[in-house]
Amino acid sequence: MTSGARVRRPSHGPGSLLEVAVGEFITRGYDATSMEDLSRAAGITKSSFYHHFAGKEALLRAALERALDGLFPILDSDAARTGPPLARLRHIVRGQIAVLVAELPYVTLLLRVRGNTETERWALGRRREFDAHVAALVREAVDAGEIRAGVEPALAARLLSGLVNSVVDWAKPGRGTTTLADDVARAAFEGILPAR
Amino acid sequence: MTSGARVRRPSHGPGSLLEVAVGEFITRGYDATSMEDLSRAAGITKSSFYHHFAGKEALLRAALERALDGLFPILDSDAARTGPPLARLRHIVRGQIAVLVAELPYVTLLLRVRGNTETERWALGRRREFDAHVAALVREAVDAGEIRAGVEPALAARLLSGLVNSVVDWAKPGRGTTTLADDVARAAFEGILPAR
DNA sequence: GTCTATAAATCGATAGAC
DNA sequence: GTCTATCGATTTATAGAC
Repeated sequence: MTSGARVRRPSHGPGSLLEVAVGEFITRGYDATSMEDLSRAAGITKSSFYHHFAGKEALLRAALERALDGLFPILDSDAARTGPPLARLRHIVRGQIAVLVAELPYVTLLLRVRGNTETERWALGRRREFDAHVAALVREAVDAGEIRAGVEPALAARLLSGLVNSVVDWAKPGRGTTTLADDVARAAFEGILPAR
Repeated sequence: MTSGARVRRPSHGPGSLLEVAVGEFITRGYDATSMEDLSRAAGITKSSFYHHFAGKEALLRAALERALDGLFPILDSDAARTGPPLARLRHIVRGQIAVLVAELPYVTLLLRVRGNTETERWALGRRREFDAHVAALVREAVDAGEIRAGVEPALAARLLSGLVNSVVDWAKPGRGTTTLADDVARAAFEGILPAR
């Protein structure tokens, strides 16, 4: 410690501040979190925080971009573009779980966005793109006869997204992701509570 | 119209105001909605709104109570307390979907609560009670050998809640509830996308 | 039961010194 | 890159007339 040392964390880059901010956004909710809250959590003043980010919405945008940049590449992989629709869906679901756990706070924030600001509407639009891609694939699988009769594609797609996304509500970062992805995929395709 | 008539809706009771408020809470988010927003949506002034409700949090509490008063009786019905665990679970899931659709805005609000205020923490606690009851029943079903081998009870319970609750994100009020309850229950127990 | 007016606190954001 | 100080708008809530 040199002279003039202060009670403060090692030193913040923009990435570190974003991490702190997203953590606060998740525990308090985006709207309920003030810039004062954020700067206190980061150990600097409000003004210093504004030196690194243009404002509250800029922080939200950066976080949402990170989540979307994790999710969309899943759709571009070979395993998601070639082969039988059902196998492609299984790969996408597993990929979603992996990204969801790896980028947990960012994806959590993305899934809570409601569309109040332009940034939020943009993120919502991107989410709908992703879901529409999955929904189209579900319809393909049903049309190809890979799915048992009586399954309504639109409903199945919504329930599938709901099931996968609900994992953010209890997932812990850095656990056995592969096992979790397997288990969730099995639950989606064979039932959460399959009878013997 | 008598003399002095104003451009205003028919006349509000507390129930009507709660309905308006919950609608605003859902579209804008609770924290992002101001008392000014609420009174404008109701067609009265802020002061008039305070005449009917002590404040913003009192509105939230009334809404959350309504949601919980719809959900908990599901657990008390005969069909939820007697018979094989798996059949009881099926009945509860169907009941959840029915209440969820019948009380859509109130349940939606309940599922978005994060625990910022005392009211929110109370509602979260009640939610956990409900989920714990379901989780215990899932474990019973697994222990009784009603479920195919390899299903982890704690995970299955979480995924089941996630699947059911995700319905609020796209459900429309006043549709064919029975059919929806059937479809969601089948997806939960036999798979969202069961292979042929 | 509704209104106008306003208090008291907090909000996001900026100016400018060091 | 951090700070103190502050602006202007907005927020929850109340006082008091009609």
